[in-house]
Amino acid sequence: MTFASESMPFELVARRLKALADASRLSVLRRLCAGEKCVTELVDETGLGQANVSKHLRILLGEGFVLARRDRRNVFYRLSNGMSEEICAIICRSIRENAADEKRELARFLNRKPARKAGRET
Amino acid sequence: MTFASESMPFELVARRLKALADASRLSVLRRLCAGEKCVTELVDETGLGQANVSKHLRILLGEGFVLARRDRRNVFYRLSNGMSEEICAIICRSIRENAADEKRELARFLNRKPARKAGRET
DNA sequence: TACCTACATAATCATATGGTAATATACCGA
DNA sequence: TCGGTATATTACCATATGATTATGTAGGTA
Repeated sequence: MTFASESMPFELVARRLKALADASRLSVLRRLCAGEKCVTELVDETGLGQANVSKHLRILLGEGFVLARRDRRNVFYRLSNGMSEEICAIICRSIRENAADEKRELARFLNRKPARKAGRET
Repeated sequence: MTFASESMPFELVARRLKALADASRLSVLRRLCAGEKCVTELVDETGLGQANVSKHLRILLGEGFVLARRDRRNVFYRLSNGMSEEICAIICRSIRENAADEKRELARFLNRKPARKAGRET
């Protein structure tokens, strides 16, 4: 029942994943982990342009990663749930594991006797 | 420690997420849930072009979602771990929840007395 | 060797995406 | 109402991405 399925088109899942798959948006989400923030704060903290931040927030809002509320002149955004954090945690873990794997491979390579003819060296 | 962080650049996380954020690649991964498959099988089952499938597989391989092994003329691909399934499960759940929310909203809207002046209707 | 199968790669094209500058809009205080 | 602040939207551009066709290449077989 994981992945997309009959009643859950791949397009829909892909669209939601795409909304998360951008460095700028991850950066925004990261700041929101610290709690609710208005657009100007996010602009200052991320260093991204204001129009840019607004556009990213709209995408995140549209895909349900954040919620917004207006307070006087400001619009405050916050994480709608733990979804984005959960996913990023999985990704980060997998990246670390891969790095560990490669490190092990390298160590194994370096530890073995020098090949009789230097092997490949690309 | 979730999300990207000092030692885990957003670009890296985004890149891995992007590899997952495509309907065709999700479709391929879905077939691989049933077990190892060679390229031709994936082409037949997904209906995608052969060159297309090869390219998608390379991306998935590069980001660690699948592993490959050669057997005679065929190259068999398989899921490298549960990562993609885990992530998709989270996304699917969130989509279902959102749908449920919207259904509830609609019901609430339909159940209340008709507004005195028809409200807005965009 | 010649040929076939399975897969990968390159070249190309149309479209999608992200960034920015300019502009519009909403809200608010003087 | 005027002006300023906060945010959203538009128009535009450069680049990235996905699909396809054609071609390359490795492996197997007659």
